[in-house]
Amino acid sequence: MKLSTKGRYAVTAMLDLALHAGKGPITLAEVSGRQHISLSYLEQLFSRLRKANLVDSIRGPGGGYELKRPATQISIAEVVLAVNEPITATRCNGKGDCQGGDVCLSHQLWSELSDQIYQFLSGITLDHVIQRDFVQQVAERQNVRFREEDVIAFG
Amino acid sequence: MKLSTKGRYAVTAMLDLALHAGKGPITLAEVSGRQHISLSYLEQLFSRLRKANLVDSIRGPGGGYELKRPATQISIAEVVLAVNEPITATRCNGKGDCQGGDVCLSHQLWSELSDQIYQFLSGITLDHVIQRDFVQQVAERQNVRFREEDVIAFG
DNA sequence: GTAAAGTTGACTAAATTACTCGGGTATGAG
DNA sequence: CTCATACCCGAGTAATTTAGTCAACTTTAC
Repeated sequence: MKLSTKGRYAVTAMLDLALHAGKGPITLAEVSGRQHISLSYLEQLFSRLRKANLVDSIRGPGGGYELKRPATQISIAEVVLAVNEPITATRCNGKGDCQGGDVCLSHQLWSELSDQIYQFLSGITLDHVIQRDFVQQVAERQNVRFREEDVIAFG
Repeated sequence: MKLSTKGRYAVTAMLDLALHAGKGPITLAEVSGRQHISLSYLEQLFSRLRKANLVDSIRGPGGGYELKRPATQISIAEVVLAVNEPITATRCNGKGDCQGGDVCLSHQLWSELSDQIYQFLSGITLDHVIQRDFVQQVAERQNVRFREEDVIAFG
């Protein structure tokens, strides 16, 4: 699972669509104006989002984009995956030059951890985010004891 | 929260230290050999990890690095944060050129989501990962209903 | 003293990100 | 019909990050 500003742009744009759903197609020009993302860059991102079946495009005047599925059925994980090339998990990827045991173990461990992150982001939908009670929902699901000391500046 | 190959390298290296804890300092040369990460790159990463108080360094012959705290008390989030510059959350970061409401809302939503991801990774320690029952633990914590369809190729 | 290790900083190649430009193509409004 | 509006697409590119090299230096065990 890769998380960078690119994924953030994509999620932000999808949230914009979700926030303005039901009012007909949204043009990228509108999204660009509202979210301060360059139009051409949005075009690239939406090309991926369309190929991933996350949005429908309507061409011509009055056209634009809209969510292909309800916001309740699009996860953050899907959006991030759509725009990011996956991280290649290992260097010795199936080449079998992984002697020594330790190496492959570390790779395996990372892979399992990566699975968990993916599962986590799969459980959060665009709707969860715009409803914003997702904070409580996720906290409940996790039974997380919130440790203040852990919360330092991060992006 | 930023997740990239850089974070993966750092976590992998820390897992290597955790796996070989209790046998005295580990040299970066060993880690480099086992995990196939260049020595010089490891030096850069460990410079950050040391400044973040995640590892202790022992100089001179017989020296190396070891975890500053037990693996049960170092979270994945800490390791990732130590080596990554945080994603700047907004473009209009406090500059107040965020008129229109929608803009700031999207930024706010992303910020809250980012919080959740951070919280999630704060709940997973190096020890969880090397014990590998973290998969079950996390699943229990989340009460996640595992949807097969969601699990497609990712990195 | 000397060799083993960490420490630091400057430098660089490759990859990714973020963006521009210049054309297309479909289509609804007039 | 036609034309403006919007998506579509590919080439190119500057900035940034990633990943790594290199060289000099410090500390310390032997």
